This record gives sequence, C-alpha cells and structure tokens, in this order.
Amino acid sequence: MTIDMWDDRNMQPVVECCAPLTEEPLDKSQATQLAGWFRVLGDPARLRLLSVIASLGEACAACDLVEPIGVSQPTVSHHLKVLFEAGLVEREKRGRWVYYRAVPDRLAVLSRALGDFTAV
Amino acid sequence: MTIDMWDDRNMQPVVECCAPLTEEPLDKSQATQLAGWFRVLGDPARLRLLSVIASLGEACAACDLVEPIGVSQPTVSHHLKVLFEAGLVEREKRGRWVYYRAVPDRLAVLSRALGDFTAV
DNA sequence: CCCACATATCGATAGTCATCGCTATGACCG
DNA sequence: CGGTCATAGCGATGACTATCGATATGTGGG
Repeated sequence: MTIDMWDDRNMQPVVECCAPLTEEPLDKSQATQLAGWFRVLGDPARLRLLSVIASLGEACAACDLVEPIGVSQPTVSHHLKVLFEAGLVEREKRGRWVYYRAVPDRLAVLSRALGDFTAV
Repeated sequence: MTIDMWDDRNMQPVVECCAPLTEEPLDKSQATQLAGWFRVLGDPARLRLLSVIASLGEACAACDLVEPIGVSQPTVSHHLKVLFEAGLVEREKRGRWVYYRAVPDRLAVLSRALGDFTAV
C-alpha cells in the first residue's frame, strides 16, 4: 500500500479532514489520509521522539533526542523525517543544529477524529 | 518488532496509560503500548470499519461491513480481529451474527494521549 | 583552508503486514 | 440430520518498514 499523501511540500491537508462521520462513514481518501497519520504514530520510537519534543517545547536532534531514545542517529533522523513529512513536527535550522517542534493543529485533528468515533 | 500487548484476554491496559508526559517523556513500555494501538488505527480499512461501527452504534460483520468497505469477507474478518484484540471494538455473538461495537474508553485514552502532545 | 561535528541519505537486511482463496466451524432452518 | 449461511482461521505472497553501518553534505571554529 503506497501512501502518496505528502508529496505536497507545503504539507497542506489533501482534504479538510474530517467531516463528523456521524453522517456517513469516512470515505476512502479521508480514511487513507487519517490512517497515514496514525501509522506514523504507530511506532514507539516516534511516539517517544514526539513526547520528548513536546515536553521540551523544542528539541535539537542530536543534542536532545539521540541519547534518550536509544537508537542510532540515522534511525532518529529517519523517524524525524517521517514525522516531518506527516506534518506532525516542524523543523528550523539554526546554525549547525535543527530544532523540532510539535504541530498542535495536526495532532488536534487526529485527537478530534478519535473523539468522533465515540461521540455517536 | 513483536507487540505482545494483548495476551491478556480481559484487555486490561498493561499500564495505566499514560502519565501526563509533561514530566518525563513516555517510557518504552508505554510507548510500545500506545504505538500498538495507533498502528492498529493506521490502516484505512480499519478506520472505515470503525467509523461504520461507530456511526451505526453496532454493526454485524457480513450484513453491515463487508459490502461498504469493499474488501473480501476474510479481510474484513482479519481487520475486525485486529481491532478486537487491540480492545478498540467489542463483539457479541447473537445467533448466526456477530455484532461489533466501539469501545469508547480505549479510544478516549488515545485521544487524550494526543492532547498531551500539544498541551505543553 | 581544513577539521570536527550535526544531520541527512544510501544500501542492505530482517522482520512485519495486508490481502487473498480456501477451508473449518458453528448456528439456524427445514 | 443435511443444507446453507455467517464468520473465523490458515497459508502463501507481495509489499512495506525499521534498523543499521557507511557515507555524503553542510556548517562553524581555529
């Protein structure tokens, strides 16, 4: 299954995810997009990265992330790229370092989608 | 990566997921458990199943689910099993049919975890 | 300039997963 | 009982992914 949801470099949502789904049950493209985000969150290393980033407010990849997560630097870089391309974190290069921050809006969309499943 | 989070047939959370994570950043076992749930949600077919189930309140596998989702009956059965073992849906057999319902508590845990990522 | 360091990318490998067709199980109905 | 239908399990297959070491890129300091 190939997800091509993040070809757009501006990371705009492909659809304005998501209608309340009480009406009709999540069309295929919405489901694919939401699933892509959830799959990105479906890795312990990425969740821990996100949690460190969120708890620090802002985190530098090597300085703050490689050691506490306990995987190699290329692996951290890989996961950060996945999180970035999913629009769950943003990054800013300052000098030699790249700083990562969580993107509250994107996370809120997911949180709300989960809420909709229980709201019926 | 093998997830052994749902050996317990009673589907009790292995840990009382999850501490506010503003203190410290999600230990490995919490991350593994959360990631397992998110990975279950990281499939479009499962999200659509969940959304149909949620919007109907209760859904019978073959009657309500096979046709709208558009995959074969064995595949639906497989995904429902994954959702069930993750504790995201519960099932009840009545006569020939098995009825599925969403489990609001489990979904709420995930929704709240996402909220924590933005709350800092 | 060159070195040290932060980060990203590449290529390989091992493991996991979605999907299918087929088959087994188990319930209702005549 | 025997047939039919809903559903679950099995085994195979193709696709994807997490991880690593090695390497490339790019930046700042001496």
